[in-house]
Amino acid sequence: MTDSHGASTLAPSTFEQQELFPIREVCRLTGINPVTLRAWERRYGLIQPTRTDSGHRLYSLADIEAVRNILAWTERGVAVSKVGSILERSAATRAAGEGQRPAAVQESLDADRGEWQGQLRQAISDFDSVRLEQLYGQIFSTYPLTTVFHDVLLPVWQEWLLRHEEFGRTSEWLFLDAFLRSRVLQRLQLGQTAGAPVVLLAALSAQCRELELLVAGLLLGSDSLTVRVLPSGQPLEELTLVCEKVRPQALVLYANVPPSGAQVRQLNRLTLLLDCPLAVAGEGAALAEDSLRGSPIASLGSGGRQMQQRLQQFLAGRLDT
DNA sequence: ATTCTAACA
DNA sequence: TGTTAGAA
Repeated sequence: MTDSHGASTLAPSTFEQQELFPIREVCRLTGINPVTLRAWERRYGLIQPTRTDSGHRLYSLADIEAVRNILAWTERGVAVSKVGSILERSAATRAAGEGQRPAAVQESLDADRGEWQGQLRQAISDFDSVRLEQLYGQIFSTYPLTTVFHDVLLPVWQEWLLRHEEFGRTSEWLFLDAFLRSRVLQRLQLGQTAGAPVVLLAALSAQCRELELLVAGLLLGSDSLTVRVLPSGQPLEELTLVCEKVRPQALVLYANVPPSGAQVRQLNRLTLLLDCPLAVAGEGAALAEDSLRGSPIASLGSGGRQMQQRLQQFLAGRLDT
């Protein structure tokens, strides 16, 4: 790699900084108790910071990102003891699925997205709905749908979700969440085409935030397909009744987190009662794919493109997983 | 001042 | 499972 000519006077953020932080800094940045952080390391080996000569922990930027990742899962109701294997597998699939892209290209993509995200943060902390609206439109005109949400909008949204407990942040988060929900809902309704086959989408986990479900519905849909999203909180037991009325081509359940064994058994019972095929989608579905193999439940995986593609295969003929 | 272990709730 | 107490 030739060095990108360094006009970097103030922003060395492009290159991986080997900067190391003491535990109190990590805790200040993540809002987690230092003792808890040490407990995670001791009991689950989730992070392994380097030590100084005197034995003090030194955390890298990657370690801090890992902590944020862990928090993202615990926030969704996943037990800390189970996060380790999840992180392992998601890292493995990421490494396998991500064909090597030129580092320079990837870097400039990251920088662009970071720029948009910075402007979004500014608009949010200003409660500037006009600006937010503007940015939303501009982002939509520069990126494809899946990129808009997975790489630009949702990371910012999730970031706020983690800082939810901080003093002034709740109002900001509500502002962003309400804005995005209304916008996605609007787009979802625009995508409803009369006469097109209908797919029902509902949340599998009660912990699932409404926005995630709506976005999944948006990414799942296409011009030849109408996705109807049931409100989060929809009881699984009553889905048979809803399907009898709506008569969808398929029922898709959005799994935010890997389904528990009890949930899988419940889903298997559900397939017997339904008159339409059943599939699961989302990050949790992707992580549980192995355990769903050989069951009547199809996994659509995660990520916009993959989910949409697999759903169409699923509806057309068979999806061998 | 910071870490570790072990007991506690 | 996260927090506290006491020794190093």
